[in-house]
Amino acid sequence: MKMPMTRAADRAYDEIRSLILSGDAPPGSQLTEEHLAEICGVSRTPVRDALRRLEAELYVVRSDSQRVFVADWSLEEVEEIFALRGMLEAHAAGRAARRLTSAQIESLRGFNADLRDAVMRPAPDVAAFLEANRAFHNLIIDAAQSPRLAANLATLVEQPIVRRTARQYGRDQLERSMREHDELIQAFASRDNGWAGAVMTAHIRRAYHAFSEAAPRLKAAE
Amino acid sequence: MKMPMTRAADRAYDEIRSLILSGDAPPGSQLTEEHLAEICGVSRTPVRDALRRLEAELYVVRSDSQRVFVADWSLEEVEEIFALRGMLEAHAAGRAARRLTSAQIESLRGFNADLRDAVMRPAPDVAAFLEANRAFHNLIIDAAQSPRLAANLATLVEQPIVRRTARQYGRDQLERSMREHDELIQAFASRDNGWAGAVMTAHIRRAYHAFSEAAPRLKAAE
DNA sequence: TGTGACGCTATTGTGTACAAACCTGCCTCG
DNA sequence: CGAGGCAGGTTTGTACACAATAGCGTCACA
Repeated sequence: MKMPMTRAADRAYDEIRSLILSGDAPPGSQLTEEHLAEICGVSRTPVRDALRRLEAELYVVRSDSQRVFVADWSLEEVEEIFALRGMLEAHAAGRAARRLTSAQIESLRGFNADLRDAVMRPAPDVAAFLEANRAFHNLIIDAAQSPRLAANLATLVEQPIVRRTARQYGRDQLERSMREHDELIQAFASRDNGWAGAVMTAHIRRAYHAFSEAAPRLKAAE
Repeated sequence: MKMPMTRAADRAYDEIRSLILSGDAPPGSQLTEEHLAEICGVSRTPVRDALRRLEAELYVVRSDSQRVFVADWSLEEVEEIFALRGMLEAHAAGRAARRLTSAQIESLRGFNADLRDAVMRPAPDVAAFLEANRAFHNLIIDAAQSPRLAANLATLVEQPIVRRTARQYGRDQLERSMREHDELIQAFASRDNGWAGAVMTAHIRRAYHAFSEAAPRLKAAE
């Protein structure tokens, strides 16, 4: 039995990405190839590779001349991201409604059960909620069977600031997400692509408003 | 006066990209780093860089293990690309309607004049048409002032197969494009973002149908 | 004291060497 | 005659050395 032996470039990608998502590398901070190479225990070459990918996904930006910084998104940009996500993910939901197998729909039910577990405990487990939510949305994107759509959405789904903000959500918001997922599953089960798309549009839009209410509280807490 | 001195990686990117767009590197053919390095007159390092970018934009795909091939798109994928472009570019047009300066609207008129020149000559100049069309659409995307939207559209706008198919278009199709651009300009001038978005949706959708009629003729000609 | 030039340092860009992985064709053995 | 495996060549992955460039502080001079 041999370990899958990931490439150094992939390990560097995962490592740097989680530095950004966790907030250890705060927005606006500079990332130098050498420093990252040291952290990841590899040479600069695979780090360069990883940074190119992270740049394409807009996790990092390059200054006018080639220095790399962690992306720092304004609230306006987050609004735009939600608008794009709404369009693309509604499209994905419509396609998925025509393509999901019944086994996949069963999986969606499973993810939503996990989500319920995370929400219903005395103190909601936000990390578990986010994980189940991620699995739910990714399965839909996958079922849409459009590599290009998936590539575009990949740059939109994981937003550090939204992730951090989610810890501020009240139980009511989390429960609403859960109910909206239930309705999506109904739309999928009846193969109604128009319904699925509309519910997804509303779901993302509502998520945006939850975010924009919570974000100022987060700012204030800093 | 010193030349801007582009980086080798950028030159390699442009070179490889035009190999793909021109058809010199046909869909499905393998691209090896060493061969490309030779063609571009640089070492493998900047070629790797360029290939990463082209991969992110889906001009090339990587096989299960890391060999690079020119992407070969099915007609279904092209349909999906037009669907995504329609959504995103309509969104861009809506944003642009609220942001275009009058100088920019004047530029759009200029591009459409170029387009008219290209169409109205005895034998329509398709290359000039495509160039003016590209400039027109890019200005709108730029005016939308959304880097993320621009990044997503960048992977959708230049499609080798569509480019080749355009040579099959009749004068009527080219004239319709021109008239639709005129209507877009009207919508922009009146700052009506709903109108602009709707016209753009129709424009892209009509372009898809022009493509899907011409594509079989292209296939037959091979 | 303000400003511009200079040089130092930090950082990225490129070339090259070598290692690892992979594909291919052939050869052996059942 | 087919399957498996074992070279050998091809291609990509990684490290490292050195070159080029941008940012920054300092110092001289007006």
